[in-house]
Amino acid sequence: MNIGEAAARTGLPAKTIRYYEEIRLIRPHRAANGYRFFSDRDLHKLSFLARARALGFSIEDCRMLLALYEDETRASADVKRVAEGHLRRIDQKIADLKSMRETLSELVEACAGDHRPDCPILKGLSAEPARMPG
Amino acid sequence: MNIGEAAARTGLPAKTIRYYEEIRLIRPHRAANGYRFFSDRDLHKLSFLARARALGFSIEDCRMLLALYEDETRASADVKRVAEGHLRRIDQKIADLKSMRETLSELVEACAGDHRPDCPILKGLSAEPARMPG
DNA sequence: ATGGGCCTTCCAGTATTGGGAAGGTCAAGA
DNA sequence: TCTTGACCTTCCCAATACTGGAAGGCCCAT
Repeated sequence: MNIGEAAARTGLPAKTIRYYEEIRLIRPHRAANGYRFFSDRDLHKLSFLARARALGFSIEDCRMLLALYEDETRASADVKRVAEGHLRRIDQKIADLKSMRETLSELVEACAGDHRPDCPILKGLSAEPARMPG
Repeated sequence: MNIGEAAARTGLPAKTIRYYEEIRLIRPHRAANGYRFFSDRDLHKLSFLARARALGFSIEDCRMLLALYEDETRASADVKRVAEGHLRRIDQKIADLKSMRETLSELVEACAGDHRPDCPILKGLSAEPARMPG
């Protein structure tokens, strides 16, 4: 199939599929007219990539996972290691965002949000960060 | 003070400070030799930027917040609106990450992580996403 | 004069696309 | 057969928010 159909079937934009070829995640064949030709196997790989990306894996993680996926002699431990590393990064990001959220929501709640210029949010951003006593 | 001292005092890399000048977030004066010269006011603005960035505000949000910071006649409602918008984006990101985390941790827990090739993680990435019954 | 540590500008790269221009190909209809 | 429109191609630029490095100027101390 051509790239348009591959895009429709995987949900990936054609642009993204071309990019994945450029960085050698996939290597579709070419028809005589120069059009990319995607086999069912290519389609499976694209779907795999779409799902891995949706779970937030980086392109390089995806490259590793795809290689493991295609290696019948892989050890599941190798896959698990990649996934656990990603899980830790996700947890770190969640923790960072929660910390930001907490600080920011305190400032937002303290702000009257009216016509007056006095604003705890701006005060909080311009002051030294509050430190826990002790 | 020169850029090195401004960097040391704000915790921002000199490169980042130059970038902030390039995109016109700050406009330090220049000494006769061409070196940037940072006033205390510039330093306050840099610290403000550092804190806003640490809370995850985008550069464009920072530009807006800085303008409000410098506008004595601002309405706190305008500041609050920017902050609330950011808070919503943070909540959305947290929700997305939690959703990823949940799916991924299920796969990781199901994976033996040994020398055998059988791997629920790869299966999960290659299969249609599970759908709730109903 | 020399050396080291500042400072300057400019160029290029990161990761992952998205947008769009300029042009080739194909299938269907008049 | 010609045209139209939907595909497809490559190439270049934009975005975010920096980060690295090269080449060279400035300043101070020895």
